[in-house]
Amino acid sequence: MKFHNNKPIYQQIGTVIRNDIIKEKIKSGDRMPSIREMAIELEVNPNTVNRAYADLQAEEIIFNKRGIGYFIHEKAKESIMEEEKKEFIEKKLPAIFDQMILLNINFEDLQKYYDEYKAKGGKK
Amino acid sequence: MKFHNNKPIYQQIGTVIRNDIIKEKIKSGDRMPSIREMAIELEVNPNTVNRAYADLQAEEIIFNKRGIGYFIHEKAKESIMEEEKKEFIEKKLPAIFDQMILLNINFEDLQKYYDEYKAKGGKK
Amino acid sequence: MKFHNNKPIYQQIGTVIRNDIIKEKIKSGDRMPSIREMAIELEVNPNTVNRAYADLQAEEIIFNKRGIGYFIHEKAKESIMEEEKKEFIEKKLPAIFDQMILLNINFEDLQKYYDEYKAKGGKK
Amino acid sequence: MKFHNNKPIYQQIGTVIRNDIIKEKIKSGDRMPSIREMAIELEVNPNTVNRAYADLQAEEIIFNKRGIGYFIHEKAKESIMEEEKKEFIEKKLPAIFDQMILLNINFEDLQKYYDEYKAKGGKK
DNA sequence: GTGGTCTAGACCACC
DNA sequence: GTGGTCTAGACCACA
Repeated sequence: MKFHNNKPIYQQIGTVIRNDIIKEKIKSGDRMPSIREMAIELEVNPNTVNRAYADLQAEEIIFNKRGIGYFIHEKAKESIMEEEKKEFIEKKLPAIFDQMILLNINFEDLQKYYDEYKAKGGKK
Repeated sequence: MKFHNNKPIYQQIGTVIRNDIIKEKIKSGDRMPSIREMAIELEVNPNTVNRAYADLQAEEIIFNKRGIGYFIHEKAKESIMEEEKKEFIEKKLPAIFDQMILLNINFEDLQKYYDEYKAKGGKK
Repeated sequence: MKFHNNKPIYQQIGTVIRNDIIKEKIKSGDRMPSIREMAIELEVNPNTVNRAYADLQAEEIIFNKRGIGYFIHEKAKESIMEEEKKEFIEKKLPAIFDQMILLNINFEDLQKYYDEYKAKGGKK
Repeated sequence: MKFHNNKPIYQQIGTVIRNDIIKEKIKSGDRMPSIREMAIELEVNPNTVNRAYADLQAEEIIFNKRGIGYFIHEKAKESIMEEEKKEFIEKKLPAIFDQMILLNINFEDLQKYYDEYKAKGGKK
């Protein structure tokens, strides 16, 4: 897997996993690949996967059964979506709107870009 | 001046200057404060300001007259706005739209948040 | 390593590396010595090497893998040669020819100097 | 007058004067503009012109009559040409030839570029 | 281990 | 006065 270089890899891994949960590629109760498996698959240092898992555990998205592995929490999807929605509305959107003002972009323009986006296929 | 901790100071300085140019607080042809003056004002090491200025010079936003100081380029405002607009439309917006889909937020919701944002005063 | 005094050290380091790439002493995909290793080898401050590497990265000659080190880009050699050839033909040669006219040196003279150069061994 | 930023202005002034002498725009015995006049004409600090003149004086290209001004030396043109020719042949040409080898440019190519240069007008 | 940032302080060339 | 470079040393995040 290719990672970009402007964010820590362990965060990028976390994001991928969170997105997979939202998209229901992986679901509550599923067992995560072991740290080593994941490390090999992603061509990444196991420490890095470890850190990604640790963070997800701290967010109560996954949990660890000693000697067995990591599993997806009940309600993982719901709590991720709630968390990210909050972040999105309270942090990202205001920043976007601030920049729109600075760049002289109004809401009609935004609508136009949204239409273009949908036309082009939207979800990649 | 207070800087937040998740971005390098020299980048934050660059951003402030770029925004000041967009807002026309400083204009084409103006002389920038000298590196040392700026360093004192921002309570920062001169090297840090130096790096911020060097980056802006590489972006052709400011230029240097030997032994005299840094000056704002002709067209600085235009080129900054063009650059940032491009970044905004090609990078940030698609990411936002992607996330909207993921989080099940539709355009009507976006409109609603925008109205709230405007009501609250918009520009901080 | 000895540096001359009329150019910044970090630029001289960059030039040495670029030439090593052209001469294929180092090749695409190779890992560069770490900043600290290089600093010790060149008897120079790590910050200086850092700056040299940063510039090469900006030119897309080397790139960074987080926590691992710097590596030579694919196409590094090609892009360097293209770039330098352009510089040579569009900037240096015309300056040389201008000066030849000023100094009353014609092309036959140039040929003579070239022959002498080859006779003396050419490449140092 | 516009100066480029990669060489000290006082050196650029010196070069212009030397070239004017070679081109016989100014000749042996002529009086140079006073430092102040020159500074105003070039939109430059008088100190800068002063330094340029000082260097030319050290090279025995101009000399100073106290209270009267600076004058072009006898033999100024000859000595400049001799000096620059030496520099050109011993320093610049070998560097050019070195780079040609590195960039895989042979003498036939050089000939071709020279022909193109002459075709395009040569002396600017 | 890796690189990135920042500080403090020095020295220098230039205007 | 201006900026540019370099050093020494520190601290941090990341793999």
